[in-house]
Amino acid sequence: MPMIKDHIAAKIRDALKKIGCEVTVVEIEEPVNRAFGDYSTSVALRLAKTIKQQPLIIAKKIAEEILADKYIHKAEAVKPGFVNFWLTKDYLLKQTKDIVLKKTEYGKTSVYENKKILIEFTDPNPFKEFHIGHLYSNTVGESLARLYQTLSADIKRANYQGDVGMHVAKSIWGLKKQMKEDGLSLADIEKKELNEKIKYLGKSYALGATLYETDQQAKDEITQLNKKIYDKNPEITDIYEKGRRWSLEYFEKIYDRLGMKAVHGGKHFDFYYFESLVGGKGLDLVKTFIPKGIFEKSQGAIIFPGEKYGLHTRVFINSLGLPTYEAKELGLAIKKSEDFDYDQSIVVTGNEINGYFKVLLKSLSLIRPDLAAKTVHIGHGMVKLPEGKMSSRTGKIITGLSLIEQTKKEVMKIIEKSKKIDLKDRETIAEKVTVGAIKYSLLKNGIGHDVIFDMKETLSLEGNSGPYLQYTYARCQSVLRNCQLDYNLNPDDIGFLEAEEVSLLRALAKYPDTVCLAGNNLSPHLICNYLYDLSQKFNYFYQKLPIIKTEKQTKRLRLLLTTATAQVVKNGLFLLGIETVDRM
RNA sequence: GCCCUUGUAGCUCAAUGGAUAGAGUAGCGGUCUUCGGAACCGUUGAUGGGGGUUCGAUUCCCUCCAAGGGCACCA
Repeated sequence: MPMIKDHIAAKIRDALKKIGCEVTVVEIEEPVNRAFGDYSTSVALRLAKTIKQQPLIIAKKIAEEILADKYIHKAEAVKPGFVNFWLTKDYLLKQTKDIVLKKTEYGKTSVYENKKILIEFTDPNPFKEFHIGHLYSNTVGESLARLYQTLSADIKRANYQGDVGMHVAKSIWGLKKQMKEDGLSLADIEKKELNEKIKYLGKSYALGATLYETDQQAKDEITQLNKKIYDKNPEITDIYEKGRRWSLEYFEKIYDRLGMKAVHGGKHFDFYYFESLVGGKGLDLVKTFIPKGIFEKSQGAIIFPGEKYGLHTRVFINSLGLPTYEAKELGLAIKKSEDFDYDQSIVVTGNEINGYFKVLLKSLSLIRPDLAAKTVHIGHGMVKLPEGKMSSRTGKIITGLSLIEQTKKEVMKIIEKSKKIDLKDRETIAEKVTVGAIKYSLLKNGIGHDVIFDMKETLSLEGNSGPYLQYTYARCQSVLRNCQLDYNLNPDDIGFLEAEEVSLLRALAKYPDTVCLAGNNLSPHLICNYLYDLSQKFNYFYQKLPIIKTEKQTKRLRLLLTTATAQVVKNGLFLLGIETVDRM
């Protein structure tokens, strides 16, 4: 069955053709108000001027045409020139049965078949904390990856990490100073728990970063240290390698908790890129394009004169001859294309570097126009605390792990009261609900805007939240636990449908369209909106109508609705990177 | 100063240029001898100001006001 919207759009094109109007795109809307049908279209209004006819007359002709379709049971032309139409009970039931048969496959389409897409996200830096900004990037990136996979794209995940650069110099400098003050050796720290090591690193970074700004001698030493790191000076090899390893191990543990699937050997991304490896490539690349006039020397540095293109100038190679983030990123772009012959390369980062990325893409378009054309940058909002922006320099941050632990505490409080859960299952359930609560609170808003991270809001497990959806699923499971579902439901046996049943049927049928829309617009929050709406409808239905204690045919239908709802909630939550639980 | 983004209910957010601007939360009032109350129902409450384009504007354009981010060797 073609997607119903496309199917009806084709019918409308036919109708328009008959009155001598050829159009390629017909927009089908989903009216919020139920009185305006399952779907509606305003093409008549849009075209009235061009074809010089009364909109209502065009609308009537369209309505006549689609009414003839077997999936439509009512179509009407109204007021200024809208056409509203309703799907048949037959279609809705067929679609719902389809959900139960296809299970996790329901919602999959071939929109991006044979498309290779590389998506870079998370990008935490070794030697620095993994804070809730990284958690956000990871959540968004993973969700987009899953969305595209559901649309049949060949997806590879990439993680780009800054293992060289000023922040590393600041950290190592701070680490050395800190160890000296505490009278600890590197071996002493190595003995600590991973979490403790990471905390120590975080403190070291804060120390280095603060003194870099306030102490000239520290600043000079850090700058020198930065050079040593690039040069792989043996003096610092040991401390560098250890610190880097601690961080990377720690990051993998977080990905695991967040529910990313391990791809190989405990690693969760297909490609890991390090600044230390792409830096040289970027450096060479920039140098070869100086003679061609793309980059220029200025005040001892190599810059890209962005003003020429209505942007701003940025330094690509600093006066010490080291590549800045900009040059490294150019090297990265080339490296990615060598590793994976992608059709599209998506880069997910914080939106504070939107301006910088424009400059970068401009420079890339002059060097490798083919790659620049295939690259999309998504700047997600910054995660802010109610008090303002986070800063790992001042230590005013919420780490990913502390957020998880704090949320989990709240979840546990509720679970401990529940008599439905065995003691041994508490831990796993709490973990899944916790991750669900956090991810959902990050994804339910549009990607571009900043997220004011209110702990109280995230910890709230009621209303429009991840746990609400997980609860809906568990509730369905509870009903279904001891009931056999009978698939042989004949539409003719279903007489009168209750309003609550109809609204559920309609909502269920809209899932595949929603997935496409969310994928095309890079908008996981559309999935959130949809799932919340579906769950509300189910819970209302549940409240009003008995499912099990009712006569045979009705029970069949209601069990089908319950099964289908559970399946769609599960499939949708998967797209958000959230797992379901049978009991909670 | 220049560039970008954002102003919707007390707060946090929705609304492919469509019809009566939706939710959550907070407040107030209800639902429970029923399949899971992390639930359900009702109620109070909003498009920053001013122009313009359009049959129709929260959405597009201009302007003013306000907030945030970026603007040369950090990422």
